[in-house]
Amino acid sequence: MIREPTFLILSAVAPRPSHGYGILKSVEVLSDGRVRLRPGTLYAALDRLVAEGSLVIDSEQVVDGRLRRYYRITDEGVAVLNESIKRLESNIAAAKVQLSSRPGIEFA
Amino acid sequence: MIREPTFLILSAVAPRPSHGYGILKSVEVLSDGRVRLRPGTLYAALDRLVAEGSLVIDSEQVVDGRLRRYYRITDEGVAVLNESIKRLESNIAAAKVQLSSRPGIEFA
DNA sequence: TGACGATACTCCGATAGACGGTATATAACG
DNA sequence: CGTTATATACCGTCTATCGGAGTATCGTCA
Repeated sequence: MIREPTFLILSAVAPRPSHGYGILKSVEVLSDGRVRLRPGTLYAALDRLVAEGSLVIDSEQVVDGRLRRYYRITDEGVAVLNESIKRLESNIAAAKVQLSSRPGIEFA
Repeated sequence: MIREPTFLILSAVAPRPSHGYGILKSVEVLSDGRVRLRPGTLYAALDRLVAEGSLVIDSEQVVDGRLRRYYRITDEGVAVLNESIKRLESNIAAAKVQLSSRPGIEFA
């Protein structure tokens, strides 16, 4: 099962090719500030997702003397994300049923 | 962030006190067979959740010469599960927005 | 009778993903 | 001129999970 940082990275890249630092900021926004990726987590995840075929390197640009490496999500990456969503939704539904069947209704 | 096996373990124990092996089977049912916990994962997670205060040992019984240790979810455990649900729902909603804003609509 | 599967817990080594931090470099801001 | 923002690279550590072996009882079925 895909973990939270990876889920958010794939989500961040989904609309259009993005570069590492841009993804870092997108993930922060997408998660309402809850997830602040460390550089180590980000670039390791990016390498892994490329190796797994969920992302590909789209292009490399030099902007203001700094390298920007753009990553693009693949059809496989989209499929991974969609399957992950379905699985999470199924788990959530199951958890809600379990919580609602508690005697002392702690579930709101 | 809580991981899938832990999420399902907390969900499994939510309705009523359950023992290790029963939780193992519940998790399999709750996840539609997708998650089959290894004993190592289960009992390590149980120990961890007790140490963290999400579960408590409810009772121990000997049934047919075999020990059964029952775990009960605490209010804190219910809170952890509810917060986890909210967070996952928020991530899913964000991912769906991202996927729907793709040019070539791969999101169904 | 004896093998097998289900029940039930214990223990251990390996792995992968994430954490936390440092390093390097440029540009912009005050 | 120091700090923050931009942007990537690298490294050691940690932790949950994986994968499997071990111990033991009970029921089934040939």
